[in-house]
Amino acid sequence: MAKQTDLTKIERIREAAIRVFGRNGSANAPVAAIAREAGVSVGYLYRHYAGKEDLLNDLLEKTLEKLGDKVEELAAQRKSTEEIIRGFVRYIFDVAREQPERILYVLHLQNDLSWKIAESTTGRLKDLCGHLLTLGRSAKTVAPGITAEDLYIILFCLPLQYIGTSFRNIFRPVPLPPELPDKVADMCLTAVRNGEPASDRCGYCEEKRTNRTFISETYEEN
Amino acid sequence: MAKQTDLTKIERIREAAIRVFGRNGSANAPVAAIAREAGVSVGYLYRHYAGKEDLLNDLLEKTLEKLGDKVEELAAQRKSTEEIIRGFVRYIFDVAREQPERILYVLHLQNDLSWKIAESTTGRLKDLCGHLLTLGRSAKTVAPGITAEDLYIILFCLPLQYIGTSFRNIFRPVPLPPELPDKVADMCLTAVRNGEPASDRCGYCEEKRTNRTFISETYEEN
DNA sequence: ACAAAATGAATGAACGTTTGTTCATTATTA
DNA sequence: TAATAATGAACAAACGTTCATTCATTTTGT
Repeated sequence: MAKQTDLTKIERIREAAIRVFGRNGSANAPVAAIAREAGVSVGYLYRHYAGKEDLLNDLLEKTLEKLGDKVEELAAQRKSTEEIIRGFVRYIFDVAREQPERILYVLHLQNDLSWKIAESTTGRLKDLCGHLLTLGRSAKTVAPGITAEDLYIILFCLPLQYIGTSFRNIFRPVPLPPELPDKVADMCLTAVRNGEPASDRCGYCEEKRTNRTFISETYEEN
Repeated sequence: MAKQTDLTKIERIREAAIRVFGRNGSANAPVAAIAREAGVSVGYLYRHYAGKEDLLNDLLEKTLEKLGDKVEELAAQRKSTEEIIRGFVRYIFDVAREQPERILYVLHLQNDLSWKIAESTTGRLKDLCGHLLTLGRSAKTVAPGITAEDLYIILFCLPLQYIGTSFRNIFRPVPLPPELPDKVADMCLTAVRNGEPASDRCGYCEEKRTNRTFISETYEEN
C-alpha cells in the first residue's frame, strides 16, 4: 500500500483548534492558524473535516464526551448526587484554571448563535443533562420543577459565565479566586434544590429538612 | 453653511446594528449590512464611529443606560428590592419576546472575548450592579456573601443564558414559555438570597424567616 | 435680489487584508 | 512503480476601512 495515515495529527488539530478558538473566538480563528499551530497542512485538515463547522462540532462532541465521562467517574465512586454535582462544577473550574482555552472555546461556541450545533451533539447534551436529572431527582437533590434545560443552565452555563466574566476583568483581576468554585457549586446546588438551603436543618426548629417535600411543587413536570 | 446633519440617521444606525448583530453575531455582521439596513452610506457610519468596535461600545452603553433607567423606574415606584429584581428580570424577558435581537446582540457581545469593552461601559455596568447590591443588602434581599459580580451573573447573565438556550432549540421549541420569566426570577431571588426559600416561613415550625441572618455569613465581604 | 463661491454632510467605488476552500503537485511506502 | 497520504500555492468571496467625489445649503459680493 501507500504512506500510512499519521493518527496523532487529528488529535493535534483538535488541541490546536481548541487553543485558537479559545483565544480568538470561532469567527476570528482562521483555519490556517489552526493548521499552523497543529503543525499540519491546511489541505490535511480538509481531508478529515468537511469544513470549519464540522471541526467545531467534532470538538464540542469530544468535550461533552469528557464531561459525561467525568459524571460517570464520580458516579462510579459511589458519590452522592450532591457530591457529583459539586465535583462536576469543580471540574469545570479546574480545567479553566489549568487550560483556560478548553473552557473559553466552549463559551464562544455556546453563545454564538450564527452556527448550528449538530443534532448528534445536542442529543448527547440532552442525554447528559437527562442523566443528571434522573440522578438528582431520585436523590431529592434536584427539585421536581427543575428540568434538564435548567440543569444545563445552572450547572454548565452559570459556571461558564463566572469564568468568562473573570477573563473580562470587569469586577476583579484575572486569576480565578480559589474559593470561587465552592461558592458557585453551593449556588448551583441551592438553585437546583429550588431554594432549600445547603444546611439540612431549619435555623429555628432545627428540624431536618432532608426528606421534606420541596416548596415549589406547583411547577409542572418536565 | 452646509447641509444639515440628519440626527435620525445615527439612531437608525443603532437600530440596524442591533438587528444585524443580533442575527449574525458581532463577527459575522458586516458594516456594509448595517449601513444598508439603516439606509445610510458606509462612509457616513465612519464619520460618526471610529470603527466597528466603537459602534459596539456605543450600543452596549445605550443598552446599559436603558437597564439602569428600568431599575430607577422600578425604584421610583417605591417597589421593594425583591420587586425591583423581579421586575428587572421580567423586563429582560419582555424585551426578548418582543424584540429578540435586542437581547441576542448583548449575548453575543458579552461572550465574545475577542473584543474589548470600553472602560466607560464597564464602569457603568459596575455602577448598576453596585446600586442593586446596596439596595438588596439593606433590604436583606441579597445575602452578605453576594458581590456585585454575583448580581451581574445571576440577574443578567442567567436570564440571558435562558433566552440564548431557547433560541438554540435544544431542549424545546422556540417561543419562550410564558411562565419562564417568573420561574427564572424566583431562581434569581433564591440565588441572591443565598438559599433562603421564597416562602417566608419554615415548613416545620412556621417561624418567620424574614429577619433571620443568612446561613452563609461566613463569606468574606466585598 | 441674484449668482457665484464656500462649506461640510454624505456617498460608494476602490483598496488591501483576511478568510474558507480547492486541487495540482510532491513525498512516502507497500 | 503504483497507490495514496500530505502539502501549500492559488483562488474567489467577504471583510473593514478610506477618500476622492457629489450634493445641498449657507455665505458673500455686487
